[in-house]
Amino acid sequence: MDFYKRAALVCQQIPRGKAASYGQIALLCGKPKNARQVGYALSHGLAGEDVPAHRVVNAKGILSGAAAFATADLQKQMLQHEGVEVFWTEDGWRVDLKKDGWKNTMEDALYLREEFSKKGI
DNA sequence: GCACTGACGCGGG
DNA sequence: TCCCGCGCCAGTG
Repeated sequence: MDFYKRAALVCQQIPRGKAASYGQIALLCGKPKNARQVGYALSHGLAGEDVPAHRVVNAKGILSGAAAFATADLQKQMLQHEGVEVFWTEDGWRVDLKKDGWKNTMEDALYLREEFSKKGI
């Protein structure tokens, strides 16, 4: 499914030290309703192994489990290593999207659109 | 083809 | 702001 290839490209555009939400990824893929599929793709490695899946969280900034990581807090550690603040809440580990959320620019969108057409996806 | 599931999102109360 | 319910759609059995 081309959607997954797009998701992979989008994830790779997330800058170091930033975090993006599933809905945001889906939106940039041109499928605003496919947030769930983004999660599915990453958890099953359908987007490839070289994508920074640790920078993808849900809309609330929660690190939704560690389904695709070797250890439970690997995702948290990688984010902290990149300079992202990670807070512990009763819901789990959370990042401050206000501060460390990826604010995708028009350039990002245009670049992605170009890559999509270039790769025919 | 049908029903159920899931790393989700959003609007309404 | 928090909580709840409904919507979504690709995969899977």
